[in-house]
Amino acid sequence: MVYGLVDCNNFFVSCERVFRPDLQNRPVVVLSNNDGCIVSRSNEAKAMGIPMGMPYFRLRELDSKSEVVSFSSNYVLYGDMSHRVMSLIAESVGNIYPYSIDESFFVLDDFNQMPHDKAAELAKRILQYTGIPVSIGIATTKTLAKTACKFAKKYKGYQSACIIDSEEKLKKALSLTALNDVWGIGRRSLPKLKNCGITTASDFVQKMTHDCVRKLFGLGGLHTWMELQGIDCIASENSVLRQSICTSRSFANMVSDYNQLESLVANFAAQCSRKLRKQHSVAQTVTVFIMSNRFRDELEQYANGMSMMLNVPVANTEEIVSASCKLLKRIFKNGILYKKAGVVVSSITPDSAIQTALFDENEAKRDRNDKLSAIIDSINSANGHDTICLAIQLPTDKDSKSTADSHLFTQNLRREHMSQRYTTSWEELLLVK
DNA sequence: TCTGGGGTCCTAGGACCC
DNA sequence: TCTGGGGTCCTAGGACCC
Repeated sequence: MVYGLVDCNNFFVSCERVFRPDLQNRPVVVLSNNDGCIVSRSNEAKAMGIPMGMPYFRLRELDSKSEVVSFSSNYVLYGDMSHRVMSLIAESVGNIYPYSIDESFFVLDDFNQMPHDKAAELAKRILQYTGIPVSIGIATTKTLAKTACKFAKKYKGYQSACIIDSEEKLKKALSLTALNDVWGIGRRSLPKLKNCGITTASDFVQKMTHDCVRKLFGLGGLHTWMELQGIDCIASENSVLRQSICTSRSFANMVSDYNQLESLVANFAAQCSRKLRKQHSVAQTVTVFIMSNRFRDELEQYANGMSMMLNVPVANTEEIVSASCKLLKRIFKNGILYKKAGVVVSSITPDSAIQTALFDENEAKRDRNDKLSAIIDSINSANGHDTICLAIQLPTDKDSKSTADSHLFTQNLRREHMSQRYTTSWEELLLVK
């Protein structure tokens, strides 16, 4: 068995550039929610020394002449572009395992199934059809496919595809790979390895023993160590069911009012229940967490979260919102300026196999709630997000001018550099003169 | 002034059981 | 006074990923 990986280059930035060809060869960055941090950078921005995760205000200090073009994150656009790329990969190789919004593994029987010219051709086709540049790596394990992919990205000569298919190539690749470029070795492990005099993937494999790796880095570290030697041990999970679903946001403006926080939490809960229904599953545990602004030392700090086990696993909006509000009531503390809140649903199972409780007094009510959520979903999918929602989700602030169309979920969010939703909204299509 | 959001898996330790 | 041994399950926190 052989693994391949298709990884989109600087994905969010590349999505923006498809519709703004004038931004080729210029430093471009895409920001996280709230225009908080930099989460995607063009090569030109990387070359300027702008690090991943840098707060946006630092960039503005550094780049006073605004040489860098910034975008707020446009997830609707990125999601649609991702779908296009994934479809093209699926067309040319059968078994694909999407790993994240911008990368997908695929499985081959052997190296002959996709020699270098064929892989390079796939990368070229994806670029031609979608405008997104990608890199492809192929090797005997997923970790090595990742490594190969880095080489494909780094060196033009590879024509966007690198294959590690021999002992010599493997040896060379490992000795040229720095530890921080190894998939599975993170920031915390680097100092420990450095102390042992280990700086490359090759050192890691050769100088450390099985037991030593197991002891220092646990099972995860051991898997990485083995995969680097060509021993396949990371499973190809294609489980569509998420094991936990989280909806959380930081607020552009801090919130202290209970009712305002309650409607925000209700919106996060409603979003979680929507995601649950979308993947046809139900959850039995609901968690709510709230926190103050950890970067503001002069303010009183408070962070708390609490979980609740429901009698029966559910996916309807009413029950998940109501549980979330109860939890919020228990952890809410007066006089705190809250910066972030969120709802997590977990203990997830498919909705086809609901274990009903022996003494479920609310069965009839639950049935009604399930039907109501289904109807709300169908109305909203035909008429737009949040045409109908629970009253508690609406802002309580009397001065607020917001309508159902722009309520609190997106209201307390900063998005000053948003591009158009070119591919999914008739009103925002690209205009060509 | 301004510091993201959404996941997974593993591990250690506590509670509890016989 | 002396206070076993073996197991499971749950949870919080850590580390990692994109």
